[in-house]
Order: sequence, then C-alpha cells, then structure tokens
Amino acid sequence: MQTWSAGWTAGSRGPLEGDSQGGAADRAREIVGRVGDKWTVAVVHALGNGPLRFTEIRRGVDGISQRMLTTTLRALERDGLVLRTVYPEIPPRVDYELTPVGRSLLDTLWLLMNWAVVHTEDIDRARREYDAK
Amino acid sequence: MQTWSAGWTAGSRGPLEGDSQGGAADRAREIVGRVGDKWTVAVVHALGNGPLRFTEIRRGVDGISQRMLTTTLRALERDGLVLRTVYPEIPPRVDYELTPVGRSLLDTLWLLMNWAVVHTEDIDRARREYDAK
DNA sequence: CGGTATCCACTTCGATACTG
DNA sequence: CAGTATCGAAGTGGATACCG
Repeated sequence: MQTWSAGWTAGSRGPLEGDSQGGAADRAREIVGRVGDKWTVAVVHALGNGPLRFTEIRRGVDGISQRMLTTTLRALERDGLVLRTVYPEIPPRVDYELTPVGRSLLDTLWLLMNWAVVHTEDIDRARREYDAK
Repeated sequence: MQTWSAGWTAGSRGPLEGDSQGGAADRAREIVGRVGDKWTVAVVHALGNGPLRFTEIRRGVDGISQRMLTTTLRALERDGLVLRTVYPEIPPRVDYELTPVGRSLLDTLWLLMNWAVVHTEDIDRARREYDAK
C-alpha cells in the first residue's frame, strides 16, 4: 500500500477554454436537454407534416400517455415552439402546429434522427461487444 | 350538459404515414433520447477538443457529480462513442476520447447546440409571455 | 374530445463514505 | 486519481377517475 500524496499537483493543462466560464454554453445545454427529451422529439417529429389534433398526435406517438402528451405539449407551447388553437365547437377541437421556430428545431432534430438511423447498427454492435464482458 | 355520443366517427385522416409502423423511427427516437440527454451532450461536447482525463472532464462539465460522470461515460463507452484507455501507472490515469462515431455525433450535436444558442432569446421571451398568465 | 387531478411505483441523481 | 457502494430526496411517468 501507499498513499500517493505527491505527484498530481502538476500536469492538467486547462482544456475546455471558453466553455465553463460563459453561461451561454450552459444555457444552450439546458435547452438541448429540454428539447432533446424522448417525448419532445417524438411530438415535434409527429407535427412535422402539419397541424394535428390532440388525439391524432396521441395515435401517432406510440406509447405516450395522455398525461405526458399534455405535459409535453404545454412545455412546447410555453417555449413558443408549438401553437395551440382552440375551436369552441361541440365536440371540442384543439389543433397543435409548429411555429416557425418549432419548424427550425425540427430541421435540426431531423439531422439528429438521421444520425441515429445511420448509426443504429454501429451502436447495436458496440453494445453487444461491450455486454459480452 | 350533454354527452356528445355522435359526431366523431368521421374525420381524422391519418397523418404520420410511414412512421408508427416501422420500428426504425422508434429506434432512432430511442437513441436520440439516450444521446440527447443533458449530461451526455455536455460530456461529448467537452471531449470535442481531444482526450481528457476523468477529473478534467469533471472540471469542464459544470455541476456534474462523480456518479453521473461515471454513469455517462460508461454509457458512451458501451455505445462505442467514447474510447476509454487505462494507463497502469501510479497514480492511475484514464483517458477518454471520442471515437470516430462519437465525433460524428458531436458534429450533429453541435448543430443542435447552435440552434439553442441562436434561439435562446426567442425561447426566453416566449416563456416570459406564457408565464405572464 | 381534450383535458385535469390524484395516487403511486419506479427511476434518477446528489451527497457521502470507502477502495485500489 | 479514478472510481464503486449505498442511501435518501426528488423527479418522472403510468394508471385511473372525473369534468366541460
């Protein structure tokens, strides 16, 4: 045994320069975390073809519960990414559609989805190899 | 009161065609959810400038706990996005670096980060307006 | 239809302590 | 330094019931 009380005061040049000091990158990461969440991605993607009603989204996004759909849509509405329109009819009708900013997000998300599709095999293989230990 | 027992068998053309049937889109969404998570984005981003040691990443990614850094790195390693290299020295030294696939992810994530930076103001304003009710 | 409200199982994550 | 182990607080999300 030994305690390595000496030897690690040296080294460690500072990488990441210009990152941790400015709050901008942190904010960006927060937003990415918000918007990169599973249900958000699915819902934004579902709205890509035009306005949809609540139930239509629910049918399109497989496995989402009513509560999570409501929560996700509220968050998107709050961030100005989705526009909610209520038609005071009987029966009630509510349409959801992407705002221009929401559509710009979809463009970017689509790139990420595409990355995922392209690399699905790589990832699956890597997982199998890793798990084989 | 009234129950609207009639009136909603009609309507609802099926949008989302080609989505919910193929499991590919679901898989892609799963991966996006995995990889779009807050800490993952931050760590991958931190590794963008080259290999880093555990502690260096921790310093660079503000607010991450030791446990979450370990967990995040293991998941990235398992998915083949990060390469972990152990140098059997005293004191111990472990380097983490992006694999080629990991770097391709970073390229895409960078676009998303950039989107977030560009639209931070829009989102903040939308939130303020929404909350003012 | 399009929600809201409630309960609760399960997961996530930070703090803390300990190891090679 | 680079972790692992454990615990408890907090958050997440599904199931269910009910309303305009």
